[in-house]
Parts: sequence; C-alpha cells; structure tokens
Amino acid sequence: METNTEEKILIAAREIFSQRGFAGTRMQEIADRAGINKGLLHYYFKTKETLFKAVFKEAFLQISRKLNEVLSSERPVMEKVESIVDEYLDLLLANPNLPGFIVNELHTNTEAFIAEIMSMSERPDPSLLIMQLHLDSQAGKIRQVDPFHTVLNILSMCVFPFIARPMLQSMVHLDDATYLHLMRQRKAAIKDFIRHAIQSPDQSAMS
Amino acid sequence: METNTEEKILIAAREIFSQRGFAGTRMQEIADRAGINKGLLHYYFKTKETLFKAVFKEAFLQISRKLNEVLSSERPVMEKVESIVDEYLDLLLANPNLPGFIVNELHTNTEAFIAEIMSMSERPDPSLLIMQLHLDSQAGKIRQVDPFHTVLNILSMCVFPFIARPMLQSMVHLDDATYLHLMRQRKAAIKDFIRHAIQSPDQSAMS
DNA sequence: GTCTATAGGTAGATAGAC
DNA sequence: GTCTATCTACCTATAGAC
Repeated sequence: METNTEEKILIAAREIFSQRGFAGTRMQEIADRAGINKGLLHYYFKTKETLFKAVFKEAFLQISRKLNEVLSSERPVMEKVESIVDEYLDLLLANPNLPGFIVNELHTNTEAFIAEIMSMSERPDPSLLIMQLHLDSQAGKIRQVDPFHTVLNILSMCVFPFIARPMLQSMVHLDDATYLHLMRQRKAAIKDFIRHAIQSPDQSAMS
Repeated sequence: METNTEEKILIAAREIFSQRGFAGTRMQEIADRAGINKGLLHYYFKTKETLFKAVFKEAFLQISRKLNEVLSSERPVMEKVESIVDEYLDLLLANPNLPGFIVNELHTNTEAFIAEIMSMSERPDPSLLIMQLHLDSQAGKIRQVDPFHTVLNILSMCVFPFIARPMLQSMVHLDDATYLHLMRQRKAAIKDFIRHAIQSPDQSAMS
C-alpha cells in the first residue's frame, strides 16, 4: 500500500499516455490522476518528453522481452509457436492497450524520435523462428510454407484484436466483458488455426 | 491539373491527419502543405474538428464500404474469403496508412467522439460471413472451426502488417521497397494459409 | 518534497484589408 | 477568396514560498 510519489506519477502516466498518446496527453491530467500538482510532475521528470520516454521504454521492453524470450528458445517449431501464442496472449490480456499504444506512437512520431526509442532496447528478432520454419518445411516435417509470412500471420492473429478493439467492438456490438471473454478463447482458436494451416499433408490426413 | 482550394486543403489534411493523428496535427502544417495560410483554412472549414471529421469520415467510409461490399456478397464461403483477401489488400496497398489512422483515432479519442463518428457511416457487418462459416462447418464442407475467430483471423492477417509497419520494419530491417514487395506477396500467402486452416480433412488428404 | 503563482510560448480562431 | 495581423486560451515549464 506504500506507494511513493514517483511511482504514483508513473502509474498515472502509463494510463494517460497509453490511452491518449503523447500529443493528446495533458500534464494536468496526469497530475490529477496521480493526485498531485503539475509542479511536482516537473520536479520528478523534468519535461513531458522525459516522462513519456520512461513510460514508453518500459512498455516497449515488456513487449520485446517477452517476444524475444519465446522467439529465441530452442524448442521444436510447433511447440515454440504454441508457446508464443500462449505467453504472448497472456501478456496482452494483462495489458490490453499496450500494443495499441506502441504502434500508435511509432506511427505518429518522427523517425528521429522512433530511432532514439528503438536504440534504447533490444528489438524482437524473429529470424531464428523463420529459419526453423524454413528447415522443417524443407524436411517435410511441416507443410511447404513461406516462413516470413507464417510468422507474420501468427503475430497478426495474436495482436490485431487488441489494437483494433474499439473498431471490432462497434462492428459486432460487444460489451467489454464479452470481448474479454472472446480474447481468452483466442489462444485455443489461434493454435488450432495455425496447426491446420502448417501441418504436413500426411499428418492432416491422420487427424 | 485544376485543383480548387477546398480540394487542396483536403489533400493536405488527409496526409497530415493520417500521419500525426488529430492531437498531433497543427493547422499551420496543413496550411503549409496546401500552400495557403491558416486564415483560409478556417474560411473553408470553420474549426480543426470540422476538417478532421471530413477527413476521417471519408477514410472510414473507404474501409467500411469495401468491407461490406465483400462481406455481404452471396458467394460460396471460400470464394468469398478469397475475394475479401484480394480486394481488401488492394485497398490497403493503395492506402497503406488508412487502417493505422482509423484504429489510432478510435483508440485515442473519447467514446462520445467515436460514437458520433460511427453514426455517420454504416458499420461493416461480418454476421453473414460468420453464419456461412457456421453452416458450412456444420455441413462438413469445411473443417469444424469457430466462425467468429476465423473471421477475426482473416482480418488480422490482412490488416495488421499495415498497422504495425514501423515496428515490423525495424524488427527485420526492411527498406520501404522490400516491405511493399512483401505486402504484395501477402495475398497469396494469406489465402494459402486460410485454405489449409479451414479445409475439411477429406479435401486436405487429397491435396 | 510539495505547493501556488506565473512566465513564456504556441495553437486555434477571428477581424478586417484587399 | 485570400491575405496579414491579432486575440484568446491553453499548455509546458519555472520561480519561489512553505
């Protein structure tokens, strides 16, 4: 229950920045949410940009660390793919507007700003998984697929529903509870979809 | 070659708003891009919000019209799915940052604002396709799949790569030309992926 | 460390000449 | 219709009291 001021500011800043974006955020709103005044904000974080970078870096690291963790593990390809879906969806369910925040800021801001942010943290690297898919594909262990597009398909199915949530919810008129319920079903749905999409013909005949 | 002032403004506004978002856009920047001054902007569009709504409505209509057009056609399910991928990707390739713009604004702005925008234009309605998938699934014409998640998977694979472009390009270090080249390959890659993911076991044994 | 008050700059919008 | 000049409001950041 002991939350110091700096932590209170960061908590508030995470919420506001991730919801409104950098340009749409007012320092006043962060101060209000944190239960302090504007002056104190600048005492802890000299500028709006400083505070934003702290929040964004943290968010980006959360995503990229998790992604790298699963992408670089040495397991067999289908196991690995399934663990990507499982673990990545866990992260997204716990932080539903993380990907929207990141993608939005990378899209809105200048390239210099992006480059600076990117240099702060290791980028996710899918090349090992792509290589694995390529080899297994050659060896006939999975169906002949384009490895790059396959990885992209997997990421798409996991992340997109969270980014496009407002759009999707208005399309099908789902309340928040129902939407989250569907997201929790997605792990199974995505893994099933992928399995059938990439399994070799012999195996699919057996199923 | 005859472009009147209103059209020049709209062209400039499309570019700036879709790149920087509503909050990040300066009227001055739009005026500069259009080659006119701020005063004239307000002569044609009373407020920044008026101008934004004109631009956003147009963008949203472009997406939803195309989507509805394919979603509501009366063709057999696999044909329909393939035409969604084909036609939707054509639209996205012609307007690469359309989805990022829309998703970003729906995410950043208040619910009241979103509701107002949504009421302006018919929403895309996937229920017919969901129903078709359900029936074909029951009838054994395709594999037993969850129709909702299947539709979501299809949309995800089409749209996500465009929304997450800056993120993806930095992950794999692709220049713009290479990235666009990969996007043009996606039609085939996605259709292949879907086909194998939802085809019934009998058919897959034959392939 | 925390507050109030305010400086300094910028952005949206208007007024008025041409 | 198009321009320049300006008003007004707001927002980041700082100064200074406690």
